[in-house]
Amino acid sequence: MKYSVSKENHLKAIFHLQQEQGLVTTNALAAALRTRPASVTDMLKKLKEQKLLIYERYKGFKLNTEGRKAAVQVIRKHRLWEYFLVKKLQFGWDEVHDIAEELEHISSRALIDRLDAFLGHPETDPHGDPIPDSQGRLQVRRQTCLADLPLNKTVQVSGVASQTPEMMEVLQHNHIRLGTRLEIKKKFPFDDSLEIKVRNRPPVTLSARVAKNVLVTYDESLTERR
Amino acid sequence: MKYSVSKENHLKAIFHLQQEQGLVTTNALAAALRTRPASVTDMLKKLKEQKLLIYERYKGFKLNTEGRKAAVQVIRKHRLWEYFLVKKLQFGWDEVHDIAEELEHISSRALIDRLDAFLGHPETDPHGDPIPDSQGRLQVRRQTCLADLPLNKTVQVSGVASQTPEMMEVLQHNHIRLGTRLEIKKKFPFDDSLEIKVRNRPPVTLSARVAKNVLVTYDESLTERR
DNA sequence: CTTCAATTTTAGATTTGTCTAAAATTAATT
DNA sequence: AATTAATTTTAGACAAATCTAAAATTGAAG
Repeated sequence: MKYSVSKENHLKAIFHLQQEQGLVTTNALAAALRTRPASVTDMLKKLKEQKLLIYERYKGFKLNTEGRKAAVQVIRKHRLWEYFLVKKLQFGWDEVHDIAEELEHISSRALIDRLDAFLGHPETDPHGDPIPDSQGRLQVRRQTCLADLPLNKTVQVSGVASQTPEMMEVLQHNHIRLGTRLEIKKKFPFDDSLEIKVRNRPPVTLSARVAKNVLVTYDESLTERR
Repeated sequence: MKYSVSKENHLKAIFHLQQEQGLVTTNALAAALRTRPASVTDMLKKLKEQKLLIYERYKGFKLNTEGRKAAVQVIRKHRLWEYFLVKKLQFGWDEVHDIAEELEHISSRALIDRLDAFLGHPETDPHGDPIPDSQGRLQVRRQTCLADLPLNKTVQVSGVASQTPEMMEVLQHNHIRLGTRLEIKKKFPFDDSLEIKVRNRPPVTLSARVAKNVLVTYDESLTERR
């Protein structure tokens, strides 16, 4: 099944929103897509017609199985293209989002499967977000922000929530990149800042603001792999 | 300047048509784009408004400098993507057109320049058509069809005009591929068929129909390069 | 349990790209 | 040169995706 660019964007945004909240609201989706609530309502009607979501007037909405499948395919494409842009075309971590936003709507299934193979079936995109496999299975990983973590637990940086250039600057400066392993050595309740330790580096302090935006994974594979 | 997908398709098609004929006609463009003459007229008005072509009612039209620039950029993208698909993703020569047709509308300039570098600044696409450089310069090559060639002139296969699967089958079978060097050994006026010779192979006969569709280059670089 | 504010939906308009059917223009033929 | 045929353009309609402004619904607070 092929959907318009706008529909794919709606599906993707709904998918992301319903990860956090269960039901998604019209206003929230309008904000995420930088469009108007009225436009969202229009689109919801069409998506409901096409049986891609569960929606009751005034109540909120969420994707059904079909809609989730479609959304995950778009996300798969987005993340594979991001990986390609960074690993093959040498783009910076922070430059690729807008381009991938366009590439994710290229429809060919054969293209994306071959791209996946060409890239060596990567598991996560350059921001550390998991890439759904060709069956649409999306790996679930225990992901929290650095701020919510106990002391002395080794974790791996897997993403950055709000990627402003200013934010990226801080991370760059402290040698924190995707995949960096680190642990929290001390918490300062005064301002909720943290002292963290990266292997082979002196400890550094991060503000609560920064810690909230750094996402980390701490699943078992960490002790196993690499 | 950024143009809609439909506008880019019109510009590209006009460019190709005006290579052959000087002025392009409404019907010809409608046929090339598989749309209706009335729709073409509508679009021509918009493209004229935007100062991309020279157009007088009922008379015909062609691109001006600005329009040509825009068209060449689309062609550059199309051919670079085709090269990528064949050389990196292992697609067949004949499978890539439709996918490139979508990819050519991705807008990022940085993307296409990096892709070009990643591919090693290729000079021709997998069909043998020259790829415009980043300045939009399009290499002019003396290209004719096999049918119009004198005897005993060594030429290089550079493209296929009408790429039907049936046509490709004939070429495959006779070991004629892009870059293949060959010469005409004999012409049969009875049916305009040709006997040709590829190095290290027995001579084969091609019908006039096939010969008309095989494009070859015969510039000096042939004796020089490789 | 009303009333008011926020949210959501409807109604109606706009833009872009397309279409069909009819009219205008050009070209071709007798 | 006049009539017919082909080409091209206009006129008017439609679908998709958006918007604004107004109406409907919900839910929160007195």
